[in-house]
Amino acid sequence: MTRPTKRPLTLRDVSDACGVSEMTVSRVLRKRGDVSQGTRDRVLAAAKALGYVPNQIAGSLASQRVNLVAVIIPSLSNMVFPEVLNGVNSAFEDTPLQPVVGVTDYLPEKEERVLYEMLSWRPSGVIIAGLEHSEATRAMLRNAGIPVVEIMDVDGTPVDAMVGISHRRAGREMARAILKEGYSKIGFMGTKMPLDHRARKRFEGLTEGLAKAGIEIEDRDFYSGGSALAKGREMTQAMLERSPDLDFLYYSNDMIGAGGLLWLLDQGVDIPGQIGLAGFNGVELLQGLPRQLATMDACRAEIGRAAAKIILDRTDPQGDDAAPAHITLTPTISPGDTLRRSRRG
Amino acid sequence: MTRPTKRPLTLRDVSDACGVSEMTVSRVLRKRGDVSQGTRDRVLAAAKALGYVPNQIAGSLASQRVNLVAVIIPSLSNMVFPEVLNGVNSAFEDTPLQPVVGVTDYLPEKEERVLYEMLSWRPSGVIIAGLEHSEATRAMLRNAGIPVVEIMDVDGTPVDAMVGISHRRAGREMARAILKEGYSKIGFMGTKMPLDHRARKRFEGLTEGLAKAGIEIEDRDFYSGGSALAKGREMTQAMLERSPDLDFLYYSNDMIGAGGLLWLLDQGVDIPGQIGLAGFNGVELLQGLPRQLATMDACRAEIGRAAAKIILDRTDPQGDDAAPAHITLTPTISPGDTLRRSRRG
DNA sequence: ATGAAAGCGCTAACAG
DNA sequence: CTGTTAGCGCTTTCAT
Repeated sequence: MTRPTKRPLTLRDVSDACGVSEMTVSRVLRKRGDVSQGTRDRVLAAAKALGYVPNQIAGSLASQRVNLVAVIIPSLSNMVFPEVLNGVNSAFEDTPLQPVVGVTDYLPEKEERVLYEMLSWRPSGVIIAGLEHSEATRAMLRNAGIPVVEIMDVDGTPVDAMVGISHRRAGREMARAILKEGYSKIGFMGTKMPLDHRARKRFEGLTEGLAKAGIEIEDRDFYSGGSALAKGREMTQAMLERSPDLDFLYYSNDMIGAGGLLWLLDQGVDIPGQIGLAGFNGVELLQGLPRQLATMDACRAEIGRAAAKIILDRTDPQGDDAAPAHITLTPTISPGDTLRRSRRG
Repeated sequence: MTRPTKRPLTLRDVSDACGVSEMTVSRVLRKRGDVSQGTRDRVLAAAKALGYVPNQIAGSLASQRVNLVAVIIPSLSNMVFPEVLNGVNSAFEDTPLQPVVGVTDYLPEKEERVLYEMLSWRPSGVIIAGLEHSEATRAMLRNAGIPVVEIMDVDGTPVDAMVGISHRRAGREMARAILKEGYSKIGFMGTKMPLDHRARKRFEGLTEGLAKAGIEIEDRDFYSGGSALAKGREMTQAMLERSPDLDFLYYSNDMIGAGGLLWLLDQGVDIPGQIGLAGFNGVELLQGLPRQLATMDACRAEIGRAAAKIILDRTDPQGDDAAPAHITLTPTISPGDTLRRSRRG
């Protein structure tokens, strides 16, 4: 039975307990090298009986290899990033690699601190959200000597590898879709986050796309804090009171879009006839709303999986001579029920 | 400037670069012991110029101290656990301790594996969701020789410390509130998760509470997978077709409750007159719905903060002689607009 | 198939 | 205030 010890057990303890050298115990526990079945069994039995847990700190120092991969994201409150993490997790399942998550709160200085902390554990790779980083952060990434995958966005120049979608293009495509359906008085609502570069790029893409047709955003508003759903309601109401002639509302995320949708339905507004709506992200949540909000999938889990695969490929065999992978995923518009003024089903 | 090296830099490199012993460099970098201002400056300058990042693997092995705290939770897809993590993060802000997250997918064997992996990094403490664990897991927790805080639930016996709410009591109190408002034909909907012990305890508490008034659940249903909001709609419709005389629906989480609420409003059902509703969790989301769903706060961020504080208290000074903390938080019912048949505002 | 020796990069403990 | 010495617990490498 496992008798509690103040000092954590070492290989030595197991070695003593079963009369086999530390080296052999180590080999058994790591399933490396040839060990006779009998010895193996005795070692395993002793280790289990004692409740021995190997010390990876010592192991990693000795072997100069660490099975950790740093994953650095802006937030956990968003549902977007947990989904990316699920993608990463699923790709690392059944591999020796393990993700370790750091959160930056969209703050460049915090990103710097978090990266420094993680690099001090000498991980085997880094997966980090976004392409915009402080110069110090970029320097650390460059000099770390490990694979680095920047994710979510491809509008920019990565330090090494990159996997994501073009948010600027997403905005442009949404503009095209909106115009194609005959809407022309467009309002925009989003988060007030100067540091959310991806939301900014979608907005820029939208205005670009509209500009090509000689159209400008008629109204816009930005919020911060609070329940996104509630904010969507409030902002939609405020905007329509201010600009009653709007015929389309583009939201920078599905949550506020859903809030707007619910409010408009309450008001008895004809959607998508009188007003069309679209959000961004393809959150699962939307499937339970009375109308399906038009949206665009951000390929979140897929991005996580692809990033993890890149790290695996670069880590596992010898093939890290390949050019850094640059993977652009293509999000698709789901028109749902809120973006089809011209042709109804 | 940081010139990329294949081999990561060591203290030795910094020592060479500034003509100071490794030991002194180490002291400067850790801000430990007295070092003259001049030396300090030279060391810092050299370290920055080289882009040196300390190796915590070596540091932790030498000092026998690791600034990591293992946080083990069932899922990231739930919004409940990210909120707990935010609580943990906030309490560790400005301390040397750092959370490292592991996800179990509600699987006991995976919990065991994840815990083993994390213990092999010799963390300074463990925060783990739930009180139900395999015997092997409990043994590891007992023998780890570090503070262990089991969180979310207090209906059971912890290995060491514990912070949470009584889900059984939450269910009972909801029963009382429901009965007090005059409802009597009660239906229940929840997740089909034999391993979600907290949802199970809420259900048991509810049936207990109703039983005291001689009342039994009239109908119940369980789902798995899919969008919770959509499931809430479907299940509510199905249940009311099956049991049209129900006058109250209790949902095991707010998401399916919100789905049910939206469906009932679509149908023009009088809420809470004809049918009352309640969920569980107090998710921020609800604040944007057309009616406020009655719910009960699970104190998620607070639980995370309190757990982190316990680890800090036990780690920081000498005071780990105190009895293990057992903290029971008290969730409060928010009746919202869906649980007040008798007295309207 | 097993063991012995050396050392991973850092810090505790002690000298000066 | 600064330097020296000896490990931390494991794995690598080389013997046997």
